[in-house]
Amino acid sequence: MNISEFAKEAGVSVSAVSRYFNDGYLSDDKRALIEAAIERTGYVPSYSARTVRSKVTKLVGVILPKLSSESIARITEDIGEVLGEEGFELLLVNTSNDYNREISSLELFRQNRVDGVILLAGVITDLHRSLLAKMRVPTIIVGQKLKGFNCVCHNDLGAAYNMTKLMLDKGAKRPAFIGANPEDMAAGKDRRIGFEKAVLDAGLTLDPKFCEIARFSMDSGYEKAKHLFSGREKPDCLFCATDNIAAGAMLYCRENGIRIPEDLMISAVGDSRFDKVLYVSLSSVHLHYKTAGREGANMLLAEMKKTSEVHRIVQLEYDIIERESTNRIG
Amino acid sequence: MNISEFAKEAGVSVSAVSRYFNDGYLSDDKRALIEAAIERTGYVPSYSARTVRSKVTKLVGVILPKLSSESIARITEDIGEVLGEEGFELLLVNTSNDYNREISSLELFRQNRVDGVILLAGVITDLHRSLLAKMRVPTIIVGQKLKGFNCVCHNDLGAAYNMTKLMLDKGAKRPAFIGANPEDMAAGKDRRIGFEKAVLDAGLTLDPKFCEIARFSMDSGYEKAKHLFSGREKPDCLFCATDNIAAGAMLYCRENGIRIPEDLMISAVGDSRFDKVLYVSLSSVHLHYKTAGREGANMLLAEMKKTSEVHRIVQLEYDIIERESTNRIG
DNA sequence: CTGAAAGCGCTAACAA
DNA sequence: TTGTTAGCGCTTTCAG
Repeated sequence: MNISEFAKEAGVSVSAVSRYFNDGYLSDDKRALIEAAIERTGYVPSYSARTVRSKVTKLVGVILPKLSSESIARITEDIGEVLGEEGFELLLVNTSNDYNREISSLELFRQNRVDGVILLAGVITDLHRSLLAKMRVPTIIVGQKLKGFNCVCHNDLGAAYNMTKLMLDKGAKRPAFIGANPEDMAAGKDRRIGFEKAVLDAGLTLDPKFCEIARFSMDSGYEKAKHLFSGREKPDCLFCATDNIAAGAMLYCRENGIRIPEDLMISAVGDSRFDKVLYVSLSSVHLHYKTAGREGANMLLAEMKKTSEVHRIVQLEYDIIERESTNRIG
Repeated sequence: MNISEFAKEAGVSVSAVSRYFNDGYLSDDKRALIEAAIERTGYVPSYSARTVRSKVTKLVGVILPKLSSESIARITEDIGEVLGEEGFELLLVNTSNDYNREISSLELFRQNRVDGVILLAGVITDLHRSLLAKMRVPTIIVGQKLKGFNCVCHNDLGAAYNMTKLMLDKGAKRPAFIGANPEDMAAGKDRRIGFEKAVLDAGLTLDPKFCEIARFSMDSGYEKAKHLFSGREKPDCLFCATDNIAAGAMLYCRENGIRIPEDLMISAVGDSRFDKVLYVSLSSVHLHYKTAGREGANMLLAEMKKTSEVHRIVQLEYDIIERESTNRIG
């Protein structure tokens, strides 16, 4: 059933029906007639026909690298909540960290199809940048800071710095690091810089043998820990870029009689749900993922309303959660 | 730029352009002209205008209760992958276990807007059932079995039965249970029935004091474990409906000097990533979530192609993963 | 294989 | 406040 059939059924004009669904002027009599007819027929207007004319899709595209990641799922959950309240639906693209899918989704969203885009990015390349600059719809980047764009990000550097410092303050002298892809400015590079700065500020030197780069998985953390402990000299504290990496490293430690925190203090970033049930509870930095999601969604909402061209970068702070894995007397 | 402006720019007719984007008959010359013009102008056809005529949205609605759940994220990830290969995008609705949002999304998807729906359901009520029966687009239910509809589900009963049996075979005599909402037929009811059947088959009796119902969270598992151990008689094995519940229960045990598996064997369902890094690695049943996602997506794809009215229920089997938490000599 | 033309269902401008 | 009508940008007959 289309709008004119329905209008006839209701005994009103098509414009009355259109107005009914679009907050236009309408007398109470007509309103009642229409409501009764909806009850009778179950009529629902067509979204696409509406979009053709009005250019409004009520859809927001969300591009993310991996759904089955606790942090990303949390962010996305809150994005959906905020946007849902304003009547927007989420068009989700999971790129599985596939560069090409990221680019092609950006292409897809660049023109029509959605009213706005939220990009949860890992690695941002020049191609990303040039596509982002050409977007026709408001776009928000969550999790990375990118000059000239609207971003909500975390203080990754500070988080890494202070988590590392906490271990060094407790007397650790041979700090080790298992990081993430350095092309990821936030989780990769900034967390590494934070670690390094803390080490240098403590008057220690960076040992390149004590620095590893892992993928975002437990298995990879395990492998890198194995490599870290293969040399003659052993580290006495370890900072990992993510909880998953740390969990993998801890697994290696358990299997190889390395005691935590006695032989090795260990800490990470993420404050995952499982941190406190690990065989030694894991000290970790809590980043405000849910807030990031809400903030990003609200920023997008604001952008979609006005046509302000002022770009903002919002950086969220963090909380250090101390648990057993760093509990050594200095 | 719209199709007629573009057609002029390319030097071809409007229909030629339409055919280019829809695998219609087209000579190589025209094809080349169009491709060159796309290169020049960056023209992309409008999805909504296409949809108005063709009734095809290339969108699939996915309704789920909670994104930040490892199992649901895994299922959704694979749904997206399979559907993405066929050019479908995912319209995601996270209901946060809110009954009303579930109903209203079903309403939303019932008519237009999407070409198909996948429902990852927890609790299915009569209202769900009646709405599902009225769906105008193909709909697949994942995670629950519902007669008369297309479903992909797990053998929750068998999983619970055999996981429990494994503990009883090792000599446990006082089995306890922390389950989920019994209105959830799969994770709640079937897992409970499986547990109970295993207990009875072993010649033991069910002690109602040893049966608790938790929410899907660690905290809730912790609380229920506390309650379980508050009585005079203590259980010697515990089966939990989910890994999260079990992790919470383990936390309680650690804090209260209950040794696992010596004093209490414990096991669950889900095979979460964190199971093997818990302070005692957790025996759990692996359900094939990724396969469920793929299977559900393929089923939907099939339904969207033909108009077959044959409903199928696919039940996936499981793997029992033994770890330390049940490693007691019988 | 091609192009003209008639809609798809709706919104918005306009006249009443 | 209301109804009429001209499109929105595309697909799909239909006649060539």
